[in-house]
Amino acid sequence: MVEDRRLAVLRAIVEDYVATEEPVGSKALVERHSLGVSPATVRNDMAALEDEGFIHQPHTSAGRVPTDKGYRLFVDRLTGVKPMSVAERRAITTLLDGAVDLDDVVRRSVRLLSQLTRQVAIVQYPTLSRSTVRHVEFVSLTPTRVMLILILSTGRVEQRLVELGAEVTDEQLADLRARVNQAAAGERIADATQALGRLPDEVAPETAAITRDVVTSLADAMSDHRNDERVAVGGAANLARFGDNFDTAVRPLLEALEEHVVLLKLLGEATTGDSVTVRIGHEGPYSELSSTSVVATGYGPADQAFATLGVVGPTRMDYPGSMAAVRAVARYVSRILDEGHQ
Amino acid sequence: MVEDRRLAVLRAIVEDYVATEEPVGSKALVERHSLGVSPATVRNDMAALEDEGFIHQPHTSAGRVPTDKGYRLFVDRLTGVKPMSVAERRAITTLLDGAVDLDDVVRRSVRLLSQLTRQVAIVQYPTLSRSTVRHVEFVSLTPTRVMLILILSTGRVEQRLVELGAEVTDEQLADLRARVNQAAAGERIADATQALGRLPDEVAPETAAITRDVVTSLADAMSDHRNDERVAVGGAANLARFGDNFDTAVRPLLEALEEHVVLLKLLGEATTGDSVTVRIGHEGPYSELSSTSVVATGYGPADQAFATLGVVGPTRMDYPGSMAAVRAVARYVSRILDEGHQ
DNA sequence: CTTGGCACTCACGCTCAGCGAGTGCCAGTC
DNA sequence: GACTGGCACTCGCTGAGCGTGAGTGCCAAG
Repeated sequence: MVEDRRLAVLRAIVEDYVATEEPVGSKALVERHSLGVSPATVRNDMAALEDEGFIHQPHTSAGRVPTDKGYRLFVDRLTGVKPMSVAERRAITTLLDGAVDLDDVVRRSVRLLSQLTRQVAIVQYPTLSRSTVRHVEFVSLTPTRVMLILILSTGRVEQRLVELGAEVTDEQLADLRARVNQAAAGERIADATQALGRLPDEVAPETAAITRDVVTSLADAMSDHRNDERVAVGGAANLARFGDNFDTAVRPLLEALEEHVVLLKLLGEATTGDSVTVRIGHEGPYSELSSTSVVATGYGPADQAFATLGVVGPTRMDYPGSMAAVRAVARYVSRILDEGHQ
Repeated sequence: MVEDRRLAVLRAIVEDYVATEEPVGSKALVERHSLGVSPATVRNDMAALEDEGFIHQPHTSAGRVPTDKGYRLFVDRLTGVKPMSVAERRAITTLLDGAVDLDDVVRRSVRLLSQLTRQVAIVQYPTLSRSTVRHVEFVSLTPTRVMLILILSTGRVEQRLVELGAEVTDEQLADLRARVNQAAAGERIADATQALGRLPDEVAPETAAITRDVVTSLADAMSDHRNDERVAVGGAANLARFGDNFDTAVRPLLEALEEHVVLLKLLGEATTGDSVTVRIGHEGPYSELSSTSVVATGYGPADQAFATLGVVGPTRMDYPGSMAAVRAVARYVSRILDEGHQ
């Protein structure tokens, strides 16, 4: 009973603080929420909550502010994921349906997410490792130069220019194209690399060298994990609304946004499986970012999450709303990747 | 004589103000620069410069600050382009030489430019319009679905999935591939589009419909100017050093960085030909950005500039250094594009 | 034209008092 | 035992007042 009310008080404090950005006092609380008790009672509850470390007083004679621990409890037990409005759902579908390729999907997602949450959005490009090879194309530029085009199931295209040690005829190239595709098409990256590795031994001796060049280059393209480290960032302008503490909050975050590796760590650590995960303030790996929270989730076809997206904002953020937006966008993007490129 | 000294005073004011970020007074000036005259004389010069609108006093009893007009004079007549150090040149070459494709070139350039100038760097992706078609590839996915891959001279690859109204055989496809490439390869976008437009009338009647589908899709891909509107931005963390006036300077710029269209306008208006152009404060098209300057230049193979890059920073920035960095990076990127993809 | 001198201005930083939101505690009530 | 009204107390915020000093403009002399 009493315990329940205390939690209600905590929830009210979090909600009010997020809304007003100012320490919230007992009187304001009972006015804005119908708690059914007097300010004095709320004060008692607040004292208890403070003892337990859920809230904190910036100074005597000020209202209370949630601590990271308080936010944690709020996120874990006091709130569900806020349902998205119809308008928001429609915005998601219409915007994302218009995407023409993988890059476009990522760019649109980032934009969408930052607009929905009014926070900084981060979307990791889908990693290559779990995708499969759809097709390999050969374009002969000169007799000794071939451009390889590797098309993956995610819609990603890698290209490599190969300098061959010897001239190659169109027939040899056509043969090679057929063999390579037979070996690799439909296979996962790892399997395709293996299968391709056996090719040079299977072809006619005079084309073995050329085949080896091509296979090497393809293996390189497939193992190219540059994309793993690529992320798109959007909504940095929302940092402007951080208001105070430019130096302690905005600057470090701005710096982090430049370092994609840092972002990936931030997203990665926050993500387990495909459920929405929240990392609050000091819970994260970077002490400079102790006043920012991360709301992230994995996404990808079916239940094999193979990339991560999320938002970064002040600990004082709208968790239910952000979680809802992150989840909704992740789901929709997953579906698009699923449909477009199975 | 006197006129010369006045300009020397202006130059000294600009340099000191850029270095210290504080209004500079007459006494400090004669101490830091060997002007060979007394503070009183400098004061007279300052009064004259103020009358002419080159400098400005924030308030009585404060030092002087250059006006936009003052910076303009400084840039136009009082400074050359600072030569790059050997270390800087080496940094440019080694970093950019490691780039593997067009995207990578752009990303590296942005990073490089922001590090060299400690400002926000902006690099526009090379536009399609002046590039030529290198090759068109066809990949049959199902009997009625073909993926088109358009490879341009800039190294850019566009892909399009085409749903055909009817089934197509491999022979038809091979024939189409040959015809399309013969018509388009080596041609500029505009010419290629025209040549392709005539194709449906030249092929066998039964493949005319399919040809039309393909040609339409290719024309779409070629006229797709999405890339024209793409820019890469880097070094936003440098905004942190803007110091004061977060709301008046940083916030609007942060917002502008999100709007790539705005950035393009910013860069575009600042650029004529392939010489480095400087746009100072209010000279730009956006009044919100009246305390930021743009240093930009066109770049591209030979003398046909076909994209723009530059930096954006506070009007109080190191113009000679920025101009040097922008010019050096632009030249080097142009050379890379030239070599890699003629 | 330059210079030293001098009176003047005014932003900045400091202190200090008054205000008021908010608290903790206590005695009384249900 | 839990809740409530009352009350004294705390302390950050605000604004006024004041001294300081950097920097100026002007003037008379070199």
